[in-house]
Amino acid sequence: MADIAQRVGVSKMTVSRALARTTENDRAPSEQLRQRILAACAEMGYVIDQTARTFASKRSGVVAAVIPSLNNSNFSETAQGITSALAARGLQLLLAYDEYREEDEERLLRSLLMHRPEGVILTGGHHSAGTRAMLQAAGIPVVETWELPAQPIEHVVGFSNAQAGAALLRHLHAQGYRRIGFIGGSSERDHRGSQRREGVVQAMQALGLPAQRVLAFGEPPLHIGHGGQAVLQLLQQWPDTDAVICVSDLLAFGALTECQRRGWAVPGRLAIAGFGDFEIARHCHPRLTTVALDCQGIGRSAGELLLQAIDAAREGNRLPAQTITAPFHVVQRESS
Amino acid sequence: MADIAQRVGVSKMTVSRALARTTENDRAPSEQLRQRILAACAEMGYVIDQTARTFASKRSGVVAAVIPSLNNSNFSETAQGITSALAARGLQLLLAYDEYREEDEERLLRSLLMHRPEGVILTGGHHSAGTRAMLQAAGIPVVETWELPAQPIEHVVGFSNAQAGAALLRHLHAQGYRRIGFIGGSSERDHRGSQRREGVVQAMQALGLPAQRVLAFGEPPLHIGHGGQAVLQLLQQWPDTDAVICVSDLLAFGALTECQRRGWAVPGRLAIAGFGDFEIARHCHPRLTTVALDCQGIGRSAGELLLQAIDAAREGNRLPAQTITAPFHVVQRESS
DNA sequence: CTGTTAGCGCTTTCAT
DNA sequence: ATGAAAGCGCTAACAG
Repeated sequence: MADIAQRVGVSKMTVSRALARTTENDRAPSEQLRQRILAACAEMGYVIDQTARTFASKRSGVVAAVIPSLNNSNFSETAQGITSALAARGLQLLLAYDEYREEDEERLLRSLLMHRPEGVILTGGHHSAGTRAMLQAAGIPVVETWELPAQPIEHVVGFSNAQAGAALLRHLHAQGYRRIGFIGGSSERDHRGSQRREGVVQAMQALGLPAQRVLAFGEPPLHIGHGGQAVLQLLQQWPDTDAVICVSDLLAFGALTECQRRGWAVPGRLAIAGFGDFEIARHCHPRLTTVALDCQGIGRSAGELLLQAIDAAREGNRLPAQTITAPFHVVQRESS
Repeated sequence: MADIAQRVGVSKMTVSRALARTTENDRAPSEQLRQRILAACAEMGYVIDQTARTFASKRSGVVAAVIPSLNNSNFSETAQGITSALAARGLQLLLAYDEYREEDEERLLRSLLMHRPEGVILTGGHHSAGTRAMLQAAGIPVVETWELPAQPIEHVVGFSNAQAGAALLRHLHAQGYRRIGFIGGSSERDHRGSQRREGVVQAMQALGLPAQRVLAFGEPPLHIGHGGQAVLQLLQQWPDTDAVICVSDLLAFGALTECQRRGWAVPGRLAIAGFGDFEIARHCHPRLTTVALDCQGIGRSAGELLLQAIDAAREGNRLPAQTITAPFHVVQRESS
C-alpha cells in the first residue's frame, strides 16, 4: 500500500480510503484521484490484504455457515441463497460441511471462529453444549435454519419438518391411499428426517391409519441407491402397501426406478412421494409428488437477517431474536 | 492470549507455542504445561485469532478454489476431494463459485486473494490476462483442474475432454450407431463442454460419419430440463438420428425422460449417452451409458499437489510445474 | 479532502 | 525450555 501511495504521490491513508467503502466520518478522496489509485493498483497487481484490514478494523467481512453436505442440492441451494444475500453487501461466505456427522460440528465451528466471522449460520436446531458455549463466547449473531428449534440459540429461518411430513401424509390419504409406508434413515443423525417421520406417523394415527410401515434404512447421507433397496424391503415386509413417503426426493427417485425395473406400475402398484422438490422430482417420469421448499429463499432470508444483526452489532446494538417461518407446500404430481 | 498467559503464569510466547504446531527452531513447552494452557483456553472460551496469526506469520492456512457451480455434483465432489486432502494438514478451503460466468472469475479471485491464500485451485484452463496477472503477482502455487490447458499457469490435474468425447463417440460407433447427434450448451462459456463437442465431431469425421447433428442449446448451467427440450429439437431437425451424446448426464437424463413421455424406446428408437457418471446415471431406468470420471480423485490430487507446492514455498523453494492426467473411461449401460 | 500517529494480537527473532 | 522486543499491513481517531 505504501508503494502505491508513493507511486501516486499521496499518503497510505488516501490509498486506504480509496479502496475502502466510504464511512460517514471518513470520506473518500475525489473520484479522479480514486481512479488514479485504482489504476496504480491494477498496474502493480496489488490486492489489498484483507487479513491486515480485518486485524486493524476488527471486521472480517466474513460470515461462516455450516451445512450437512455439499452434495445435497437442497443445502447447496441454501448456500447459494446465503451467498447472494451477502454479496449485495460485499461479505464473504466461509462454508463448511460435516457430512451429517454432528460430532464434527464443534471442531468445524472452532476452526471457523478462528477466522473471526461477523456472524454464523447453522443448519438445524440440534447443537452441543460446546457449540452453544463457543457461540456465546464469540458474541456474534447466529441464525439457525431448516428447522424451528424449541430453544433457538438466537435467530431462526426454518419450517416445521413434522408439519410438512404430516401435510404430505394427509394429502396421500385424501387421494385415497390407506396402507402408507415411510422410508427414512436409520439413525438420529438426520434430525430433519426424524421430524418428518414423526409428523407422518402422528398424522397416520390422527387419521386412524395403522402406523407400522415405517422403515429406517441406511446411514445419512442417503443416496438414490438407498431408495431402491429400501422400497424392496418395505414391500417384502408389508406387501399390501399402496403408497410410500420417502424422506427425500433422492430416495423417492431410487424407489421409483427400482419399481420400474421390477415392472411395478407407479402409481398403480405403488404410489411414491418424496420431499424437497429436487430438480429430479420435476423431471423424472412419472414426476414425483413431493413437498416443495424454497431452499434458496431460506438461505437468502438467513443471510439478510444476519446482515441486519451484523449492522446492529457494528453500531453496538443487538437485533432482538427473530424467527422467520419459511413456506412449504405439497406438490401433486404423477407418482401418486 | 495475554489473559491466558497471566492466568497460567507464563508469558504470551509460551501460550503461543502451546497452541501452534511445533516448528524446528521453536520447540513446544512441556506436555504438562501445554495441557494446563489448553485447559485455561477451554475454561475462558478462548479461540486463537487466526487473523492475527496469519498477519504475523504470513501464513493464512487457507487454500482458495473456484468452481463453476455448487449445484453440479461433479464439482462439489471435486471440492470434497480438495477438502479431504487439505484437512489432513489442517488447511481450510475457501470456496467460490461463478455459475459459469467466467467474467466473474477475476472479481471472485480478487476477493479470494485478499484473504492471502497459500495456494489456488482453479477449474478449467481458460483464464483472462487479468486473472493470470493477479496470480503472478500473488506468487502462490496454482493448480488448474478438469482440463489439460495448452499453456498451463503452473500445475494441472485434468484430462482431455476432447479425447473423452471422442472415446464415447467411437464406443457408440462400435455398437453400430451411425446417425449420431450431440447436444451441448449454446455458448462458449462452458469450455469443457465445447472441448467434448469438438472431440465428438472430430471422431465422427475420422470415422466418416456425417457431423451435422450438433445442437447448441441453452446457456450454462444446463439443467435436466434443457435435455428434454434439446432432444425434441434434435429429432425434429434430424428425425433419423439413432443415438445422441449429451454434454452431461443431467442433459442425458432429461432427454431420456422426454423420450419416455413420448413413448420412444431408449435405446430402441434412440440411444442416449451422457457424461460424468453422475449418481443419477447409475440409477435411472434404463441406466445411462456415460463417461466416468474420478471427480473426488481430481480434487484430492489437486489438493495434495498444492500441499507439496505450499510446503516447498514455505521452505523458500518452488515445486517444478507438474501435470497429472486423471483417468476417464466409457461405461456401457442400458441406454445404448 | 488529506495526512499523522498509534496500535490491532499474534509470531519471529534473538537472547537467556 | 522460556522470555523480551520488534513489527507484520492496515485502519481508527484526530488534526488540519
